[in-house]
Formats: sequence, structure tokens, C-alpha cells
Amino acid sequence: MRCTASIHRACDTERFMVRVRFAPSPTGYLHIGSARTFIFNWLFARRQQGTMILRIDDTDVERNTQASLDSIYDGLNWLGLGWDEFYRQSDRFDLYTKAAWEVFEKDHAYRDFTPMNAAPEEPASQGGWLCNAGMRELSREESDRRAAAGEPFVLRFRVPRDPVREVAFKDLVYGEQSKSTADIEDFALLRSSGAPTYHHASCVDDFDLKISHIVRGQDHLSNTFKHILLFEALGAPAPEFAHLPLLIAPDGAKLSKRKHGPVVAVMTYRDAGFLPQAYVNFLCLLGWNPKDDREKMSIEELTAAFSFEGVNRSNAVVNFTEEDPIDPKAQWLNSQHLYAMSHDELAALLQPVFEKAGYAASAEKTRAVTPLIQERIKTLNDAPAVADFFFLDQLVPYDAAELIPQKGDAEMAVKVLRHARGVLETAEFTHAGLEGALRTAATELGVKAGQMFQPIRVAVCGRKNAPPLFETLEVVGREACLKRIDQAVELVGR
RNA sequence: GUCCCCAUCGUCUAGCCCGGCCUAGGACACCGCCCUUUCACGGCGAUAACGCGGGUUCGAAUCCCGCUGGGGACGCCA
Repeated sequence: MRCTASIHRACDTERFMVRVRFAPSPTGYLHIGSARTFIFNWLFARRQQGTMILRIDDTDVERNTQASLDSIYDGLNWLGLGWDEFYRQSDRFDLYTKAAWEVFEKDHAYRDFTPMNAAPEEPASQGGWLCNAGMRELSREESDRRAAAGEPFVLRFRVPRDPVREVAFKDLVYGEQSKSTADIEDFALLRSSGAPTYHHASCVDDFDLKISHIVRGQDHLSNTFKHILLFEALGAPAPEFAHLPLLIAPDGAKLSKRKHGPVVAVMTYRDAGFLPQAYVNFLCLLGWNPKDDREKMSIEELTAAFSFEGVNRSNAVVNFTEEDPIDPKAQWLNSQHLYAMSHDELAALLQPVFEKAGYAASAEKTRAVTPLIQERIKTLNDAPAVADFFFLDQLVPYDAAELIPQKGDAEMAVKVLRHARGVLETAEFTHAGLEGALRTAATELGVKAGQMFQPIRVAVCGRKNAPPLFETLEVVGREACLKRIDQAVELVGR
């Protein structure tokens, strides 16, 4: 790491090394809010030339599943950003246990023998729950005796309230934060099973892994005071904190699978034909902005522009409805990334999409079709419907009325089509050749260009809206064009 | 209930920290026009917001207080 003279502190590499982590718990698929948290961590790490760590917070053995872990990997892999180091908390339980008992020995924690299902005298929902009656004051002798007798307990952190004091820190996004220990409850470190809780394992790991910045959702903002107390008890310097505003649904509620369905899953967007870089771009713009007018940004541009100064403090709504589950802005951004791709790159992505739709899409054919549809699709999945006539042997049936030109009739359609057929039999099958021949033909017939082109377009494409005519004819090929025109003549002539 | 956080167009946001350049800027979506062989792309334009009430000030979207609204935390979940 670079050490400049302007830094007056000792040039301590470890001290300045940025290390961030994304710590999902494998209890579901990758949520878009989690994905955004991952992205912001990643961007910050790259920007600071730091280290991105993926840590699986699987301390709750009951709720973790392999399927969930797999789907989180799938989501992360699709995003394509990667990470530098990997840890799994279930591999590190010894570390947490040892740390917990050290905290206990320093009298910053105590055994709480309250039975797991005991109804609290004063439910937390009524306010003011700080600890279970009597447990905090248990003598060490009695505590040891009851433990030795095999009575189950949870190891609970002793929040310093004698005297009460303020816990404060400066959040990189939310600014100065403080809270009285009179409002912080004694949280658990170890469960009665001996397994660590999230708060404990997380802090021990953040210390052990030398995490420099904790970047996470704002739902952890009030937990941070507990964590700071724990870091103190652990003898660990607290890292920097940056909390991110939450992603919420149009109804104002936190996004949830149960209530909002697949829109909360990252994979939904892959399956909808999104480009990962476009989706990353979209997620970044939810709660962050580059302080200029840019919207469509590449990963490199995002990395170069990222800072916590640009992060908002208010929650962002993901705009979707039941009819249209995709945020329109996400779609637009996706189209912008799509239009910016090279034909070769796009064609490579489109080929499997065509194949999946059942088209015989060779690499060459797909490459020829790609420039014609690039600006006509918003997602990769739009492509088959837009390009069907390039691949289908038999056009999807259409109404004969479509063949009739503006201010014309069936007779004109037949006339135009018959004439066009003759022209196409001999014309040079290139954009220029076709355009010249067909424009001349229109003049000869005494019809407007549009009246000439539209019946041909419908005959060849099976619909009125299609890519530019001459390039389209060229790609479809002479043989297929003639065949389709014959069929059209028959259709409209009946 | 207790504590914490937030509040600019329908949505994402700029502006707020360092009051005046804000008759509040950009983008998406919607509508209209232009370009054009259709569609699309692109261009142009229109509609649309400082939650409310008090202060402070010559002057407030910007500072202060209150209210209201929304979100979060309060688990042997993370």
C-alpha cells in the first residue's frame, strides 16, 4: 500500500488496509437488498484497493440449508463481481466459544439460567426489557454451581449500566450516533446449546479477520451500539461503520418473499433476461448517486465514482406492481447497457436464448440478426419474439388485412406483392441492391414507398412492426422471401 | 410500549452540511411533437415535488423546535 508523506500517523499497512465483508446467512435465496449490500462492499473494496471477504454467517444450525447456500452462490456468481477471501462461521465455533468465555472471565458476561420458553414478566413489546430478573446479579459461586449441576443457560453480555453511559460512533453514512446503555439490553453471546449468536460470532470474526469497515443494512444501525460494547469487552478496536438505507416495496414495507414474491430474488432478474452489469448499475442507483448526471455506468465507472458520501439516508422504493414486476428504470438501464454492447458480444448472449426458444440459431445467423434487433429489445428475453421470423420455417399466422397498404386495398396488395416477387427473384440481395430495386419498382407501379414496403414487410415478417426492411430481407434470404410472398399473395387473394 | 433512523415530482434522485445563483435541476414512466418505409433508437416539449405548523433571518427546500407520516431495532434469527 502506498505511504505518502501527508499521512502523519505511522505508516502501518494493516491499519490502512481496507477489508470489508459481506456476511449472508444461508436461510433463503439472495435477496436484492443483500445483493446491493454486497455490491457496495465490493465497490468500496475495489475503490480503496482493499480486500473483499465473503463470510457465511451460519451460526443458526437449525435454519441453514445447503440449498440456500447454493442459491446465494448462484446469485453472487451471476453478479460476476467475485471476492478475495472466504470464511464460514460454522468452521470457526471454537474461536467464538473461547472468546465468549474470556468475556465472561472479565465479568462482561454472565450466565442466564432463565428457561428458554419462560414468558418474560414484562414482554419486550411493552418496552424496557433489559435483562431477566435476578440473573445479572447471580454470584459467581452460585452461577458455577448451577452450571456444574447441568442446568442450561445462555451466556449474556453485561451491558455496563453502573453508571449508565453513552455509546457513540460516527457512521460514514448516518453521521454521529449515540445511545444510552440504559436503552441497550443484555444480549446473548452463547445459546444454551453452546453455539454462538449472530452478534457474538460477527464481532469476534470482524476482529479476527481485521475488518476495517462494516458496510451493512440500516436494520443493523441500532445493533451497532451492542457491537461496539462487545468490541470493547473483546479488547478490539471498533471498525468503521457505514449503514445503507433499506430497499422497500411500493407499499412502504420491507421487501419480503412472503409478501412480495419473486421480485425480491436476484435470480428473478437473471431469468428475466437482465445483464448482470445493468442490474448492478440499477441497484447502485437505489440509495447512491455519483453526484453528477450519470445514470448508465459500467462497473469500472461505478468503482471509480463510489464513496459513502454519495449514499442517501432515506429508504428507496423498488418500483414494481403485480402486473409488471420489473422496475421500469431497471429495464431502461438494461436496455442502455444492451445498446452499448458490441454486436459480437450481444450475439454470444443471444444465441443460447434463441436456442432455448427452439430456434435453429447458428452463430452466423445469430450474428447477422443481432444488429437488427439490438435496439428493439429491453431484455435478452425479448429477443425471440422480436426475431422469430428470422428463424421460423413457417411464419406464425397473421391476418390478411395486415397486408393491405395505407390508402390501398387488397388489389393493390396483390399487385405490389406480385411485382416485388419478380424484382426479388433477380435483385442483388444486399441492402443497397434491394433498396434500389424496390424503390424503382414503387415508382413503376405508381405507389408510395410505404405502400410498396409495408406489404412486403408483413409478408416476410408476418407482422407490421419489424426491423428495417432491406437488411431484414437480406438476412432472411431470397428463397424464404419468395416463398413467403407467394403465401401472402395467396392469403390476400382469397 | 422503549430506543434509533428517515422525510424534494408516481418512482430513483440533485440541491441541504457552508441559507440568497431554486420562478427547485436530471432520469425513468406517462402524454404530445420531430426524425422515419413500420417498429425501435434518437431529438424536442408538456404534466408533475420541497409533508404540516411554528420559529431564526432582510431572505429557508436549505438552520432550530414541535407535529404528522414512514421505516428499523428491541430473540437462545441474522
